[in-house]
Amino acid sequence: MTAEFQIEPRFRANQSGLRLTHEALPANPLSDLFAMTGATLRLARNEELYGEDEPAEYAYQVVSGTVRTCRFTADGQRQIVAFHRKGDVLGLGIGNTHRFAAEAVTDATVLMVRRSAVLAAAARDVAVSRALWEHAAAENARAEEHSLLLGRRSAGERVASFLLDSASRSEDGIVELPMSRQDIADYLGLTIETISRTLTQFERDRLIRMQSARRIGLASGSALKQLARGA
Amino acid sequence: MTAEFQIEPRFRANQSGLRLTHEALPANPLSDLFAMTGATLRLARNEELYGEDEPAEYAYQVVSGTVRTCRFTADGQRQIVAFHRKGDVLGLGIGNTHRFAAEAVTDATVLMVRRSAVLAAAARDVAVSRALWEHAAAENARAEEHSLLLGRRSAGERVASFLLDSASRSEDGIVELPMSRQDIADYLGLTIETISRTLTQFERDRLIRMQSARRIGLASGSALKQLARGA
DNA sequence: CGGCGGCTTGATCGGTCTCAAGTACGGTGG
DNA sequence: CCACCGTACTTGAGACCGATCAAGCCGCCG
Repeated sequence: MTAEFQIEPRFRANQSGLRLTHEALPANPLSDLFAMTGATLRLARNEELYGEDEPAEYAYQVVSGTVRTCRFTADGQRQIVAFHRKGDVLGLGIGNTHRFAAEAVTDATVLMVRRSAVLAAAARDVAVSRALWEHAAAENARAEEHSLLLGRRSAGERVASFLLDSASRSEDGIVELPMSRQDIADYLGLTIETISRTLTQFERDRLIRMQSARRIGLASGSALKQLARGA
Repeated sequence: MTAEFQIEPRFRANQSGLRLTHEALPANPLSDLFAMTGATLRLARNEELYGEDEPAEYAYQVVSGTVRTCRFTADGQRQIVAFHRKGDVLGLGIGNTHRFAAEAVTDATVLMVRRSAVLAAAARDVAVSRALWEHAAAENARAEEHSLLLGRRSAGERVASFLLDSASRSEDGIVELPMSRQDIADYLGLTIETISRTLTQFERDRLIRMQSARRIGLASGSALKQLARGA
């Protein structure tokens, strides 16, 4: 929640440059740009990466941890637009200001690159330009699916979808949730109590097994899928 | 924190240029491509332009009328993702199939161009490539605003936002709605009855004046804006 | 002028929110 | 290692908003 984040001391080129050895990020021109020219920035849990309507000088790629983009409404409610995980790029819209705030859900590490550098690279290199388009189109698809999820679907359907989406990133059937119930609620357009009750109900119905609040085993993926589809 | 989302996102990319006149479509490489190489296609009201999961061979630009993109859920509910009006381009996502169906809300005319031709032009010409990115980014902004609208906002807030968004396309304070109440309901994640009741309430509160069901005068734009923000 | 689709209005129901306690957990210091 | 604390999560009771079910009404086009 700090107002200003300090870029100066950490803002030196990441000259390790080549590949993070373990678990490489998918190779594409955009990721390459970050890997080669990005400066590393560390964020503490709940620290703000940038604020809403702030001039958009940099774009970011998540290296570790989870980042949320969100907006606050007049009446103080928070709505979460998206969660960004390893490899995800954020801050790359059109317009000169960020349309949402970005905050660290957990301690996180991101790479930062000047947006002008990205645009310059795109103007020079069609491959970068295409990667930029693909990134925007993928973001768009994600946003559209999210808006479909919020339009007239029950709490059960939303939570089931969320769990399945989270599960799609893990190998086994165990979902690690880096975010709080409040984060989930603000993402799904529900309240914290409803999230909690719905998960409890899922457990009663043997659809999931909660090893802890943030560690959930999917006992019946197919039943969840059915639920998510609005059966 | 001003009513940023009332600015029609696709107009942003156009702000450098002149004001849209009644006739002219915004001048940009993508529109040029449609204007020069597009074939004209006429659609009757409710006619399908393409279906969900259909191979995506063409992209389209609306010349006249209104087109909706939508999806049908397992339980038969329809959810409308977006309304597309004159100048809007649809069918240009990544992936080989259309992720939604597209149908004519009113009788409509569209231009169609092969997606492969668009991609080829983008690979050749950086200006086209950039236009493609800007289109995707603008669509993304629109989708994100839509998902924010659907997350935990009251019926009044949703309808007020919808009216203001519609009004942003007309000079005077008169909104012409090309779509039915059912269309609006499926777009806002509400029922047809709730739309109707909310509009009636707005009229009672002297926020709007319904000249007919599809022709609505905004009597107090500022009060509506306040409502839309979640006052 | 008659019929039909689209819109409005009314009564009731149900799901989710709200308010209010309780409980488990992770972290910290003794 | 344990006691403590604060935060996060769960659970309960009741209220409220929008959905549902059910008529009516309007306007449009034949």
